[in-house]
Amino acid sequence: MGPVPAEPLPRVVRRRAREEILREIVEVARRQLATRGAAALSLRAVARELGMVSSAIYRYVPSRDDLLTLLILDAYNALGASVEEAEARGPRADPLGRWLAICHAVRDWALAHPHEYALVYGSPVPGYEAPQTTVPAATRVTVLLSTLLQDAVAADPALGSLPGSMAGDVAVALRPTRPFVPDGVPDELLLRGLVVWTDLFGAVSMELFGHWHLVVDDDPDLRRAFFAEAMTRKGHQVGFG
Amino acid sequence: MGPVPAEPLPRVVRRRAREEILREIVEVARRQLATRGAAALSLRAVARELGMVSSAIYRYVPSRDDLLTLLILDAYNALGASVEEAEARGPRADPLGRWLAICHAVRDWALAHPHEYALVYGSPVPGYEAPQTTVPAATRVTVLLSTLLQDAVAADPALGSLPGSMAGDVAVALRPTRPFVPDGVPDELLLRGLVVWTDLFGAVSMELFGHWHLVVDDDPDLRRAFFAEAMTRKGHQVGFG
DNA sequence: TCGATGTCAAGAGCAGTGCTCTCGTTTGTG
DNA sequence: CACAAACGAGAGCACTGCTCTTGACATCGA
Repeated sequence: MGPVPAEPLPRVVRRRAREEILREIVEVARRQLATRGAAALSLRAVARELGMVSSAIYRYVPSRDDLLTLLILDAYNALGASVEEAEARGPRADPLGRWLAICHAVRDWALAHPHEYALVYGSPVPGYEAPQTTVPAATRVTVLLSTLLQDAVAADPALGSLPGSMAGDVAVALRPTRPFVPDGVPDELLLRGLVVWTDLFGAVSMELFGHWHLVVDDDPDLRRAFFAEAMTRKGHQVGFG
Repeated sequence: MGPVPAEPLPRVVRRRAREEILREIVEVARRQLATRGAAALSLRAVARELGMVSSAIYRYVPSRDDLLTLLILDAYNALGASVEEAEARGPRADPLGRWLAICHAVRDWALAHPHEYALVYGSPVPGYEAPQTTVPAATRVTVLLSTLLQDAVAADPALGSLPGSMAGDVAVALRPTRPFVPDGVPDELLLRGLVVWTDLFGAVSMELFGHWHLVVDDDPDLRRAFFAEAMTRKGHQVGFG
């Protein structure tokens, strides 16, 4: 994302003012994103709303893309916090319940913040490459699922010794996740977890991006019921409950 | 999408020239979309490449959004044709094989045409409402899956009398699809089909939009193997094979 | 206290965008 | 041939991201 234009020496007062204004900029940008979408986010509009001139924004944000990166970080963290909180509410010894809590938390947050969700899980902005700094925020939900798998193994040792029926290269394919997943989770269970993780976000995306039109009834309660049914089955397929 | 600016009386020669130029416009736009993405699509750039002035474009396309709609139609049809062709290549009496052919055709097309795929299955452009005219093109893959379900029932009557274990409102939720799905397909099988349909596009989207980073190995063969494994399992879960 | 230094907002300006309107010219038809 | 529809060209509006320069101000060191 490139360094902030003029890296200030830590003169305390200036620095505080700087951070304060930067926070305001991100806040206004976040509101504009939430209401009119990412494509309609304009640095000039943000500047106007803050009563400054457009060029002044560039003292705080190097470019529009960098502002979007800040918003992406915000979105990942907001989603992650929301899901973590929902998952922590239920009893720990109920893997299926925790899985469903995660699913509904993701979906509820997405429905409540469609533009933010689209910014993160929709088409990547062209030419945009997410900087490494977003990784920790982006993986919060994944981490939650990882510990859920581990806890499920602890609760039901049979899950810890699942026979792996997959081809050898599939086990290789999911090796990048290994540093983040406890060793007690066998490949077979890890694969199941990754698949339903993909399914979860796939389902939310399909619904949010309008592909349930003429497929699943428009009624919010029915949509929730359909989603719940699908995710419950997926939970069973993993081995929860 | 609104009527074309000046609805021409069917003077034959003019009409042919009109259609010819319109086709050129869409073709150039499609190329620009494929190379630089939807956001970088510019009416002025299209006009430049065609050697006309920007305002002349508006004689053929009412607005940028309408041009995008034409491209969406193109994308749906290209994907649909590609998938139909791949599915028709294998033996009809092999539901699992046909399912996998569909899956890989969708994924292969998406990987080969990422920007077109993103235009259609990524975040919807803000404020954009897909006109009804896109429905037939958009549902080609879905129709394919629908007849696949029917054929699977014909081949294995047990699929035609699956006990429905879902809640009653779930059956109601998927009623909008009923006009397009043969009656021989029971609710339970229809539900399974819809779920894996969602899973399929979810998986492709997650991969294409960069969310397999640090999750599934970057190697193309490994990614294909992972995808194949996941989709094969889903085929079995539906009841194929 | 005074001056140097660094930080900042403001303004002008560039190149680009979608889109509209007008103004001649071309083209095909009755 | 005359007329009207269709068309290309151009100017122009309001907007965008971004850069550069200018002048004001605060902060710090001597």
